[in-house]
Amino acid sequence: MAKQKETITIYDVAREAGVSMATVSRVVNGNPNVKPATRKKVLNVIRQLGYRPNAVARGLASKKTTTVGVVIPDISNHFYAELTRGIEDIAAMYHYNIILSNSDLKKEKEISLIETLLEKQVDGLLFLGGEVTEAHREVFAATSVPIVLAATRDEKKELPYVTIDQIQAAKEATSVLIHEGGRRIALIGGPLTDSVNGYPRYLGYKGALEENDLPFDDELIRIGDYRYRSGYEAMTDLLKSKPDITSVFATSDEMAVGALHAAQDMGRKVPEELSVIGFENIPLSSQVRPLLSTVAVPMYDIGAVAMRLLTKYMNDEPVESGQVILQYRIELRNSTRLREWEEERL
Amino acid sequence: MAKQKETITIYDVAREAGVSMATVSRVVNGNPNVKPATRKKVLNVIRQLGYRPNAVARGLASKKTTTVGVVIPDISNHFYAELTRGIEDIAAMYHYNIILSNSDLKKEKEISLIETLLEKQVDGLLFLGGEVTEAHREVFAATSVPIVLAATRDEKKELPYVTIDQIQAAKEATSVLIHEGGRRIALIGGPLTDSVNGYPRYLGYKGALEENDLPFDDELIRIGDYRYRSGYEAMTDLLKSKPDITSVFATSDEMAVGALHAAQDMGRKVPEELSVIGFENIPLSSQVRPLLSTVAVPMYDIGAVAMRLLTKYMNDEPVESGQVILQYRIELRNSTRLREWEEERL
DNA sequence: CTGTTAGCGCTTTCAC
DNA sequence: GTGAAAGCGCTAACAG
Repeated sequence: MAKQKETITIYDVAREAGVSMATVSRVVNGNPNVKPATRKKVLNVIRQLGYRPNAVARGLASKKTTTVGVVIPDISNHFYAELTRGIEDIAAMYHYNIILSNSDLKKEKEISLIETLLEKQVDGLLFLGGEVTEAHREVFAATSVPIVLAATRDEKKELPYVTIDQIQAAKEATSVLIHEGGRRIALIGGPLTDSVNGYPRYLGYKGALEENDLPFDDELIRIGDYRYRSGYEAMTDLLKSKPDITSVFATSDEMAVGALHAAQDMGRKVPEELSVIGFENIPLSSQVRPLLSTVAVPMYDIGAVAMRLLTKYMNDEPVESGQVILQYRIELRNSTRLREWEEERL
Repeated sequence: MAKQKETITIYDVAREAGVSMATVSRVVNGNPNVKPATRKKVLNVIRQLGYRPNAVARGLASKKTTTVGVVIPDISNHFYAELTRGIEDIAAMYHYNIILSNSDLKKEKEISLIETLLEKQVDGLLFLGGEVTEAHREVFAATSVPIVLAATRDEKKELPYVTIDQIQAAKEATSVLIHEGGRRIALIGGPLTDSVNGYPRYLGYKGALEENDLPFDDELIRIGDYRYRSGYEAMTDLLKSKPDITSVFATSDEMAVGALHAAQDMGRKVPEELSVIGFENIPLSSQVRPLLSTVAVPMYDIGAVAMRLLTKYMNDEPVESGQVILQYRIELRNSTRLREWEEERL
């Protein structure tokens, strides 16, 4: 079987098998309306000729490409990689392929990627982790291709999404710190302008303090970029200006581990003298000492559920609710002192 | 702009603008042979009608889809995620999209994914991290679509690939351990049946011992699966049966960190009483204490270079060499005692 | 600089 | 159960 310069088409198979193109198309697509004998004959010719159906031609004729577009902030970020793995597994299960594009959370880029994906005639679109602005809304509204958001939400609830209750999760994480006795609880968060992750987690932190009648102190707050280094620096700074803090809620595991190391470098024992809790539950959190307590976000599931939801939309299947909130879990390990946690959810 | 039930085509634009389809096609594709006035007129109609070119139709007509297929072991593995990021960045730069599929290193699955990708008429194919068997060779030989391997190699050198010199890298890593005075050096490696990573790194380890006249001891070898837990367990076991080991070369950072923690849990001080060196240089290696010394593999670059190479093949550009070996770096941090390293490369 | 005309390879009625 | 024929939306000669 040499490099086939001359592509062999459905027509070649039809001729060779002495049937019509329609029949070949039927057997290729598993249509039952074909006499077994005919099917067998055609199948033989297909194998013999090494015929490979052209999905592009099929896509043009059927207006279905069995591929979905995925717009992701950054695939090298474990959180999103895990989400993507969930998406791809379910996609494969339903025989879809995914086209992946990184946006780096740049709005212009997100929009243009979506446009490109739409040009490629994807059957559906998954938009991960980004904020939905008016510009996004416009593009989404102008197409009939189904869209599902994952790890982000649509405040107006016009678009379907799959995510967790971030405010509540952050509130619980903070409560853990309070319930074990912490009274000076610092926050190492993301930018408050980040409406997807930064702001809601901040709100949760603040909410927990209020609920427990603890004073909210602006000076106990530091803003990082979710990366290790920023957590380390924030903690170093915090410990210098506010040496009396008892606990830290870092809104990403990387920042939490950075904070943990900074504390250790400054001679603080974790969790004896200082507690640290993170957010995400990436592998790192259980690959450091002490093991990091954190909010376990079901990353894989968010992706899987979002993709599953998308298949329903693509097949016009009924959908109970387009807004699905998955459960997170408070994973208590060794960077905090509390051993059990059973806050009832709202 | 409502959900466009009736898709608007190049023909509609042509009619509305009072020109031919060919002209519209020309302006859409930036063909210079169009009078500026005409171009402007067409562009206006395009905007006004909200026309979006159908890439599938274009693909069928032009026999180019500007998408490449990527077969990857596991996107949730940082090593491959980083590689993929390199691929996607370069792909975007050349206006290609990527279709991503996880194979979990299952050979059957790899082959079938490749078949699917070929059906989708990708312009090129990237095969990551897997072993190239005869079955692979057959599929590759049967198509005229260019293929580039990344983070793996083709022993027969029939296929182009981008990777590093694994044997040499493993040899150097081991040499670091020897040069700082280690004499009982253990290996926590991958399966020897893994011809892509496991075996070559084992060969490097062995080679370094030989070169330095150190005895090779089978009992100093443990096989893991590259994950943290297996490194931890291997080390625990090692320290029990061979308490006199001076150093460990773990062929993945996760295993190395696992080993490091196991050693610490058993009361060994790293690097004072025991040295550990890893392989890969994933973020984890610089987010643990002590910071892990490791072999820095240019993951992003492997992906980027492979994709760049692929664009050359896709455009029939001349290629100096299809086999490119990128440089790794020995990153000395705090889990080993040596402070400088300047082994000359072969 | 612009239009006409074939296809690209397949699906999909509609007949038979 | 099977075939004929009309597109799907676009590109690519080829004319002019």
